[in-house]
Amino acid sequence: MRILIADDHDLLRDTLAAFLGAEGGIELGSAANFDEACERIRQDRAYNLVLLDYKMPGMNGLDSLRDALAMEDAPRIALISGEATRDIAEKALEMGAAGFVPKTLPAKSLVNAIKFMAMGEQYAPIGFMTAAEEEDAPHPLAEKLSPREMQVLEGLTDGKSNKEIARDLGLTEPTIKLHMKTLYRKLDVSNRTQAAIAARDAGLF
Amino acid sequence: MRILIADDHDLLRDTLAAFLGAEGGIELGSAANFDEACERIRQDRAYNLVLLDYKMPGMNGLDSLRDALAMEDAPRIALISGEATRDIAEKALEMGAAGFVPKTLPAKSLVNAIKFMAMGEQYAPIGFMTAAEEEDAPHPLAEKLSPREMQVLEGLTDGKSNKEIARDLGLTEPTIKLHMKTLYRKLDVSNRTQAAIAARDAGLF
DNA sequence: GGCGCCCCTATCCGATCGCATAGGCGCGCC
DNA sequence: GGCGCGCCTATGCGATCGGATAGGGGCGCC
Repeated sequence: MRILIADDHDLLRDTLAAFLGAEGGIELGSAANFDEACERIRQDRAYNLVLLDYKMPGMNGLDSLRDALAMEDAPRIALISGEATRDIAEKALEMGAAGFVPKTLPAKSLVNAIKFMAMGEQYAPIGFMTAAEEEDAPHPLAEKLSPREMQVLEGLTDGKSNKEIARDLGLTEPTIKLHMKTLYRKLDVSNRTQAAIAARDAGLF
Repeated sequence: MRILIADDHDLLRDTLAAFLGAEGGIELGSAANFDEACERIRQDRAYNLVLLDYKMPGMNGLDSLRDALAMEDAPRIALISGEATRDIAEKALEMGAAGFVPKTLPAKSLVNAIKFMAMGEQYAPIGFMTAAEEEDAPHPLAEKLSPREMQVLEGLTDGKSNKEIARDLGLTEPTIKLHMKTLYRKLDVSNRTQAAIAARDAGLF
């Protein structure tokens, strides 16, 4: 079983070499940057699995992954990363990656995952993929809205009329209309229904 | 490595026995129903992994899984199923199962997954978990709405005006208004914004 | 002191909404 | 046949919305 690991951290390469070497029957190649990895792949097409660090010299995120996967006779390629998000992992898998491995994994699990992928399977850590669907984004919208606008938007998503919102907030109707206009501009929509949907999509309320 | 497989289909047990046996170093126990599986687990606590069929005699879905996991000195237990949904798989994993294996998997992948889990990892098929977030629920709302009403509702959730919806569907505005009124009644709401939110909450569009 | 931003109020107007009322056609069911 | 229901159209009207325009007060910042 031949595996290529491309990571600019010597420590990681050494650790993996030690663990995988102990398993026996595994031949490990290494590269310290993206270009070097590509070169090795081109020279030796017999790799069962290639591990690409998501952040290393020459590596341009998912674009580089796509490039690597597009090489002719491309081997199975997995991402390994210390900080990438669930979203990136999912995109990588959709793109055809053999898997996604966070560096937070215990060494033993990491080795198991690598062997699993080298056998032709697709791997991703369960907890990483299912948990934390959203809510990790700090609500890009919420930051742009003033407190009042948030209150008005909340009333809007409840399906209240301007008059009702005004009454609930102790304001007059024209004021609510003003906030509405501002909200439409900030949310880039043109009516209250679209605004309500946009708020919902952003995970608000 | 000792593995117990509990499934009432002899074929599956025989197939797995053949494949796993070919790997070497694997000792396979079997059970044809839930009670028998529990008994074997109690008699022999040395199993690295137990595979429970989601549907077999004595097996009461996730409740039985919970019971099995609650046994003292319980082994690692995974679900295997031919028809269970993503939702069930996720619940099983949250419950502490070692994994979830659909019977639709190729034999080789199935064997790999079993070995992976027996090594202490948690497994679930990637595609099965990420894809098909919803759409499996029969949409209690959708059943109550006529085709036309669904089309109108879709336009509504896009934030379109009655006039726009009418144009898109090749109808006149009064007709759209009529459908709106019917929609409000069926959705138990009183304006279009509430209707849009209700549709979103129901998982529509 | 200007400037920008948030917050509030007000008036006017055209477009739209929500609703009631009215009619017609087609289909399936008892 | 009568009945319900889905589907389409039409008219009218009050309420509401969306937008423009025009104020004023407060606050922080350069």
